[in-house]
Amino acid sequence: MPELPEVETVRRGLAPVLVGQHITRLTLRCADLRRPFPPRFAERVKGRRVESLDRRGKYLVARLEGDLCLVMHLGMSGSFRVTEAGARSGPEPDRTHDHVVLTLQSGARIRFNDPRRFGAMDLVDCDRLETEPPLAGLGVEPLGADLTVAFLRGAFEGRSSPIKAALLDQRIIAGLGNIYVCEALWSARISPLRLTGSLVDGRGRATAGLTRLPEAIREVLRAAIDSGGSSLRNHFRTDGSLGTFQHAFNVYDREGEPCRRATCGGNVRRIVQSGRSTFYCPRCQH
DNA sequence: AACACCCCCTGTCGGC
DNA sequence: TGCCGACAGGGGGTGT
Repeated sequence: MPELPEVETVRRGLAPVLVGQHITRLTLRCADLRRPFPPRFAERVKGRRVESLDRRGKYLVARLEGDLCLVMHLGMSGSFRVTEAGARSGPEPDRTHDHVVLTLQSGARIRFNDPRRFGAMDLVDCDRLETEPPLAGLGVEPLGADLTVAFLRGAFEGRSSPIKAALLDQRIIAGLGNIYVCEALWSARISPLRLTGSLVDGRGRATAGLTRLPEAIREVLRAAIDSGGSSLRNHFRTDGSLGTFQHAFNVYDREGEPCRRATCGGNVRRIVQSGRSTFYCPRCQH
């Protein structure tokens, strides 16, 4: 599910409720998620104040008092639901899949819901955040200053994986997933089958397609964040409402439908690459 | 290095 | 209606 825009939407929803608050209780309602919970998870978190809530790739990082970071991943089906202090209504409780419940000093409650349990929660010393799992080795932030044509040229030159696979590789760029890779490649008019090495010419210069790629990635991510992300099956905003970017897809989940590029006239095709669906327009993506 | 598979787990949807 | 397979936004592991 959640790629960078969805995780960023969640971060923006949680931050006003969470930051500055003391966590008065953490309740676990299942044995584990994708990985076991950290040892003594509840007691290590209890009583600490949340100093900030940041995002790194698809991870949320809550910096807790005492230089302890709570690192969270939504996996495929994870979501957070917030019930404000004293609220009479709010997102419906789900006894089956609300796996972690945080209670704050304000009285607000934050429930982590994850039917498939592909999500994860870890505790890491803040000073080792970038050098220890799960964040160690993550690539550049696509909305930061590091994602440039020169960076991609260096990352791609001499390699020969399809560009689709390279953009999904979190060690190169952190935060892109299946949807936004498809959308960004359409926007940059690059075929997902294109080999990375072929995006750099014989003299080591970026091709026209590669030159378009960083801005294409940024634009699709920014637009998706502005729409509150994409909602395919799951609610993911913290108030239970849906993102709307799925209505703006140009290729994703549009197999057989006309390409949205004016004057193209092609039709969106679905193929499978490394076991996952790729959607693209064979007529205008080269 | 980079494939092609597996797996984790649950829910939903389409076809028969 | 029910059953069954395919598939789903992620990540990690194997073996070739």
